Amino acid sequence: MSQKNDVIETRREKNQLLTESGVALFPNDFKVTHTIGDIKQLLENESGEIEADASFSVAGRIMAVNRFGKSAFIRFRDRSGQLQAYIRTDKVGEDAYALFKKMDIGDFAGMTGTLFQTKTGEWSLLANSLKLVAKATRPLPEKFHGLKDPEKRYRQRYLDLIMNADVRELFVKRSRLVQAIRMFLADRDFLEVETPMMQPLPGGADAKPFKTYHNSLGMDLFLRIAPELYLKRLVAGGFERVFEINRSFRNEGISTQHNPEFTMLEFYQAYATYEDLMNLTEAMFQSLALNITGAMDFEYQGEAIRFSGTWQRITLLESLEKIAGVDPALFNQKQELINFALEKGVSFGARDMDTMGIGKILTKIFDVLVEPELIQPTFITGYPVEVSPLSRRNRENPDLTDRFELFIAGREIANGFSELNDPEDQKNRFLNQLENKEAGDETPQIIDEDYIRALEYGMPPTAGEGIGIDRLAMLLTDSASIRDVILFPHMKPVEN
RNA sequence: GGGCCGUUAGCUCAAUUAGGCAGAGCACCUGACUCUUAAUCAGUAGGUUGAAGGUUCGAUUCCUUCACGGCCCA
Repeated sequence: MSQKNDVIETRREKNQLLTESGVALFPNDFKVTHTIGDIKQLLENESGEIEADASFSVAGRIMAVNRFGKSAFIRFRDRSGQLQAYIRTDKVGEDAYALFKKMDIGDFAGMTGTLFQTKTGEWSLLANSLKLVAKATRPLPEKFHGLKDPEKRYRQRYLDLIMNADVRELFVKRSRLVQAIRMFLADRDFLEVETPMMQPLPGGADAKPFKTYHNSLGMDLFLRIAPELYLKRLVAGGFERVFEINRSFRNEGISTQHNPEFTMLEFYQAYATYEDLMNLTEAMFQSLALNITGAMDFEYQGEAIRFSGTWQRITLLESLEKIAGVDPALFNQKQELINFALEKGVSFGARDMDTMGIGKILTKIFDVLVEPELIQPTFITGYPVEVSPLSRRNRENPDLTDRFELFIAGREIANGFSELNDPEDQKNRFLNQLENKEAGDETPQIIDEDYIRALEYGMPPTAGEGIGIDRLAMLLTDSASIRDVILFPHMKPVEN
């Protein structure tokens, strides 16, 4: 396990010496009076009037040291920023300076001192006392090139955060994004709730679940693939506006767009329709972009993305005709559709061609030929019932549903619809789904009867939506990979 | 699952033309230095070249398998 390393070995020996001479390596009695941010703010507001003897106790991680025999400059950092300190033997005393000489880059130091300006005019802390606050036994990566190896950055994110300021900044943005979503919805009277992540029946989406087992209940449980069915139970229960921001889990491939656990926002609003939600989504995304990127228009991976203005809304069929070049005459000709798709390079599994209905074929063609083209925010509406088992039927065309998906930068970002609240129709759709389920599937071949029962008690007309928070965070932080916006993306363990 | 690329000192990278003693910068260690900020100067040390096998007198380099990762595709 522990790899032999001279630097680490040297530091262990040093730790031993420090301990023997009575220095605590990990004390917890240093009291901080100011953060570096406090000091910077003070300097900005009243640098001319700082009292020469005003005392500041600051702690942080030492990031760089320049030694000059009996004095040294160090740069150290806390959560709010970085500051320079000047350590002089004649200020801190021989003993403290001797201790300081034994300290390393990466250690946490606590210093009390006054503020002064160096010859170059940089405000710095002149330490009157210095104390070791926490010892680092391992060396930090190099100060100039930092840590670049992506594998190490993902596996040891703490190192990534220590060394790469932009990474730290990115995750602050992600946190602010989630906070902003909460405020946006809370302002509109939505109630934040938490529903089961371990479910006896994984529902609300079409995906492979993770399976687990509860010992004392003696039953299988599944990590949820979506919170949808529980949130709608709550709408039936009288919480007319609810939302949840939390993890869902899908036991599928990992890629730059997929992590096995990912964060979803789902929200439900009674007496609203999918059209209301498109409006709401536009407003939400515009305010989020403004909040996080500072503008409604921004760049993603070299492409200009415009959140400002009204977003395009077109139906699935229109998009197939205009963007994929499908002749509308083919829309109800299954075999000719398949032929067209094959010609265009869309591939189907051999069995798929038999089991897929026209709705599935149309959406498959859409996925391959249209989706990548939708760079600017675009709502696609009018999804077939066949691929929308939880959506309300369109009044004019009962083969279609009142549903939209939102695409930005060639990716699906959101999915929303007027909810199906007719328990009988819902039950039949579940039954149809069951018939088409793959044999050998590990998911139970059972219908969520309690959800049907909830609908039978009556659920007000409602619209609901799910938004992939990781993908939204990618967009707003210009990240190419989902792993760059997840603190601890899943990786295979390495054997030593 | 497939294709391409990568894995060398704590970190960032060289060294593979056509196989011939594995190197640098920073970090570490020793010494000098009380205004540096990629500090400077002098010196020392640091390696199972991802793993296993093969070819060869000799492999970081060529071949095979495997592990992990990155990008692209499904």
